[in-house]
Amino acid sequence: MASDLLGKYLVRRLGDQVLALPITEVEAYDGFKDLASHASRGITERNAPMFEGGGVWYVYFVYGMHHMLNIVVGEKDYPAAILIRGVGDISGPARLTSFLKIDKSFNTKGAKRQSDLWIEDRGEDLVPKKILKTARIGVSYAGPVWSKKKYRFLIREN
DNA sequence: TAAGTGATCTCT
DNA sequence: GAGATCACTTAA
Repeated sequence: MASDLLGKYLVRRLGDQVLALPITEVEAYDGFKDLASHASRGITERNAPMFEGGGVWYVYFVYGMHHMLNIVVGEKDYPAAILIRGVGDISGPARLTSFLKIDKSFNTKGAKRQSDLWIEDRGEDLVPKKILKTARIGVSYAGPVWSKKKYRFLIREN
């Protein structure tokens, strides 16, 4: 479940520093039928990481300037990933990758400490979190059905 | 609201 | 190889 990521921490090691920021916003891209997903037309060189099974990063470059960070989920050969759109006070998937210096060097890498970018469940959220569900952002190309699926999840209002 | 920017995808 | 598109951001 994509919303399970909300409240977990995205941890980034940058040299001596380790930054841990709570995940506040995500979007799910699920399977071949999801017309908003890069994998809806099958495997390509770019989306191949989505087919590798859970636990690896899928990082790609769009609009000539922005990197997007996804964590691959699901079984091998079934394309599914969760786009991390917000952490801490940073909102927007490209701002997040810019701030944490995440680029394609993480693509296909395991989300483990050794890769200097991973996810931790710190179980600190004692307060029940309010999860909002909305349609995904920037996917109007996906047609009337899939562009409206409520696959975007976020904590806290505003 | 539109420009910026370049990788990638889908045809020829 | 060419043309279109794009899971966005910023400045106006």
